[in-house]
Amino acid sequence: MPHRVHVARELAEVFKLIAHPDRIRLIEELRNGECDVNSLALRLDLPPTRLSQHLSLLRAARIVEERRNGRQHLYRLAQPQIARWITDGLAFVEARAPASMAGDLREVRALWS
Amino acid sequence: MPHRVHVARELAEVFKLIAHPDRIRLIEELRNGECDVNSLALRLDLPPTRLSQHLSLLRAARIVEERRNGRQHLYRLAQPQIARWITDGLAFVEARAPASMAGDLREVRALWS
DNA sequence: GCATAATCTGCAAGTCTTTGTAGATATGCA
DNA sequence: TGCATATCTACAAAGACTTGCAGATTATGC
Repeated sequence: MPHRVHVARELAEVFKLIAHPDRIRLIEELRNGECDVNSLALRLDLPPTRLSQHLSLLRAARIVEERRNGRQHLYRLAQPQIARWITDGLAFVEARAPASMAGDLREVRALWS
Repeated sequence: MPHRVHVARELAEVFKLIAHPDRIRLIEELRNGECDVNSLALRLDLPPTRLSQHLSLLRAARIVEERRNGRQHLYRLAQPQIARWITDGLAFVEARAPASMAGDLREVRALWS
């Protein structure tokens, strides 16, 4: 029993780290490959500081990896399959979302794949 | 762009709902089929009130469904595939977990499949 | 009807998360 | 060196989540 509890705790940590709209978009954006903080901030339309804070969390959890090129910090997914796993979760959004979201879901599924 | 933001928000909600050790164990337990609150509380070693609160969240999000049989409330997964999707996330625990967890992970993977 | 069993809901305290602001660090270049 | 750029970290306020407890609800069987 303690095994299950321990593993469930770790797994919950991973879910918690992903459970933020900015971080989900961030991870899906990194699917397109390595990118620096400022470009990400522009693409996601978020304040760079906020993005940096998100990246710092994901970095600590080894969900993303960092490498420096001059004064830029380039980030990439440590395990690119995570992006796919996250979009697989859309199946469970469908069930609870109002029918009005079906169109958005189709569009986003196309973008994130 | 607003599509992505909207969908990311919904998806983050789903992640947030799952991001709790009790709720993860609960969902994996329901893989074994419909069960009432008290039995679940015993199997998971949690106070029934707490379990009921978790179930109430998952029910509102249509992750579980309820049916009554006398005074018992029987719960089941609305979409049983969610249990499998959750355990797929173990791949991303492995990367950040210390090597000492490898054994636990193997055991739990066997239990939850 | 009443006592009991199974579960739910509302509330309050403690804790954790998010986010902006301000200031710190590191790099490149004149 | 001195200044600009890119990013990071620290901190505090606001908000959200978790949990136990007390009391409400619903169903059963006498």
